[in-house]
Amino acid sequence: MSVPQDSEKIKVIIEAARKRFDHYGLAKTTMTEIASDIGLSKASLYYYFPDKENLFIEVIRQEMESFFEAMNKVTCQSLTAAEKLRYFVTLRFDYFKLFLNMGKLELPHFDSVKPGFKKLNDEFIAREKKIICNIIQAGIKGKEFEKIDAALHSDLFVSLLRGLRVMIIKERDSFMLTAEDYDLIKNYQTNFTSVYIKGISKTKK
Amino acid sequence: MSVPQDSEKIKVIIEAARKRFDHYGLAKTTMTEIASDIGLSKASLYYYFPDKENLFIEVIRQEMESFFEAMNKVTCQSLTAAEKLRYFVTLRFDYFKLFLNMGKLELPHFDSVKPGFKKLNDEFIAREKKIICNIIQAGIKGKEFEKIDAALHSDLFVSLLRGLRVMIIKERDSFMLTAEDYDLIKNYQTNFTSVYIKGISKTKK
DNA sequence: AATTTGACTTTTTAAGTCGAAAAGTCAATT
DNA sequence: AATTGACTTTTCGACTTAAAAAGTCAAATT
Repeated sequence: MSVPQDSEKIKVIIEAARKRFDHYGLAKTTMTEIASDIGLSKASLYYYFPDKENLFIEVIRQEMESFFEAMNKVTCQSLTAAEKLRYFVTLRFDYFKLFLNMGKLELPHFDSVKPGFKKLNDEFIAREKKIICNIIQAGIKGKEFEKIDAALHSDLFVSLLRGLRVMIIKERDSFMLTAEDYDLIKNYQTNFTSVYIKGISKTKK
Repeated sequence: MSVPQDSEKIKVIIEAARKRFDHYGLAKTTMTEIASDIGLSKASLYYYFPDKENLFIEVIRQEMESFFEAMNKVTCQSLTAAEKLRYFVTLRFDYFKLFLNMGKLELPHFDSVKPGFKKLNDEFIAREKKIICNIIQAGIKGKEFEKIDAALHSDLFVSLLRGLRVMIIKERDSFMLTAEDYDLIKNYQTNFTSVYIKGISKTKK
């Protein structure tokens, strides 16, 4: 039948796929490999997923959901807007380090190949912006930030954050990041966030 | 002889090459076309330039020099550090709009092909950072900015500025920018600069 | 009925070939 | 010194091909 019931098996497949995609990337992972990792035949995979692209998308989507779930918990807490912004950046960094596939979408021209990936990436960006926008709006309301255009600044903030990462990756000619690279990105992102927060904060007195 | 004297002719060649490269790009411009544009044979071009790559590099180098010359004039003027930063961003924007070849280096994976281009781009970035670093240092000395790490913040500022442009270009699927795109980039860059300046400025009282 | 699979077809891609066009060279000429 | 026609070499897109991977499905298994 076209609608499989065994949701437990789906989780197993996604987890196996995630490991392969993490390690070898989309192109260098075959459906046969994923299948045999969990003692299934390739044909069985196609019983649960329409194609390889959708399996990959599902892997990323789960990584995304996991991130936004953690982020939403934070937004509910009673923190200052500045603290929430900082938390967002730190959490985002940690998740990108952990979930490599999610980060791949960010690379230039990766998402332009398949429309499904672009859509997913756009969705991710939109959700990021929404969260940032809410934090900024709360910051304005709470007299913490200046009366700025929250929509514009959330766009700007997210674009800067993403661009910063891309620029640093571009500087390394290799596409694989070392521990030092991660430290550098973290350091830059943290400094950037501090400057940005101060830049939109109300000046005392 | 291996060292041509006619520096006037070299200028003519570079100008002809610049027009072709501006309009058609590196790949779609042939040496024969450049030569015939100025009534020369292709072989003559090779009398003045060792190869196509070096001619292209020379075109960009001239655009670069033109930009840094204009920029240096500004740094000598008696302006606040904040004004100089703003001026830098505006001038940079104008030059990138005018000198398209210079901007091409910035595109991801353009410089990775030929080592000569990467070298040129790295040099450009280094000079940008030097200028920004000097401005920030002056700003600190003049009690205008906080006592921040000038080297770190010049790296950060330039990376953010470059990343922002790349991110906006990435959003458009086409690689050719419209007038609206330019306005958007300008708007974002201006807002970013304002936030950054405020973010590193001394808080009153 | 839900799930699985071997055997199948179709699509993708890497590798190799080929020819035209462009890059690049050089001896002879002005 | 500067220029060029005639030349060789290199590059690159188009095409071919074969292997591998994607994707399908009727039949078998649970």
